[in-house]
Amino acid sequence: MSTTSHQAIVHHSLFEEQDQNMATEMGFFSFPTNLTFPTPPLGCHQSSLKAIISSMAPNSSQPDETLFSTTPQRSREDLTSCFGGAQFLSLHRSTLNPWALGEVADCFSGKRSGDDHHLGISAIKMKKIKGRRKVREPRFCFKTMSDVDVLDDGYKWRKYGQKVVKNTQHPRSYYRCTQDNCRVKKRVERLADDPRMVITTYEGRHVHSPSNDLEDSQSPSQLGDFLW
DNA sequence: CGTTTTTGACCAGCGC
DNA sequence: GCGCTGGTCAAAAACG
Repeated sequence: MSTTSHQAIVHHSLFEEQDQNMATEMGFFSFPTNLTFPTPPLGCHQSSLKAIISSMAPNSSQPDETLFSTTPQRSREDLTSCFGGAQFLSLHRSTLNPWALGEVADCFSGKRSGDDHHLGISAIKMKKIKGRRKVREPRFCFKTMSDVDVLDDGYKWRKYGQKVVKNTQHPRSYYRCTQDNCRVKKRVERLADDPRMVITTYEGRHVHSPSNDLEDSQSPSQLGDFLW
């Protein structure tokens, strides 16, 4: 591959303090902040990324609210192994799917002050969002230190827009899954404070398996595990 | 020549 | 109502 350097993934979490116990009970999980990959063997990052996404993917029959939940077969141990034995921390997940404009950027921008830095979004903003904005497709995002903007997650994407967002010098790119009838989108942007960090946000659920790897298509029996 | 990317225009949501 | 902003559209350009 190229000279990409993938060093870390930080999972974005979306909880108000009072939501966390509930999230824990429901079996959601998150990654520790500042989690660093071990020295990656060839393709380690990309396969890990796929594992993360796949592990987060619920069975297609499950409701949106369980997007981040693990299945019994795909527990946090699976993810732990992806990260060379790193332990996962607290369970963070909003059940209300309140993502909306700008939260991701705010989450990662470091603009927030005070003691909620391990939460993905400020509680204040969450409260403003709740009950006001329409429910959107399930989303999750993560931050990766990478030279390349678009990470290989096993799916094919087509860029449909690019926008310079306020207070950032790097444009945000908008991608759609190229698969017919699949409405999954993702946004890719670089962190204003640290341009080495790429923020990738997925929205929606794939209705198909990853398409660009032979090994994926060669194991149709596992296909259901990859559905979003 | 088909597919993908670029990019300005347009639209909708939100705050004031 | 108005202006700002983010998200999407779509025509043109670029690419393979």
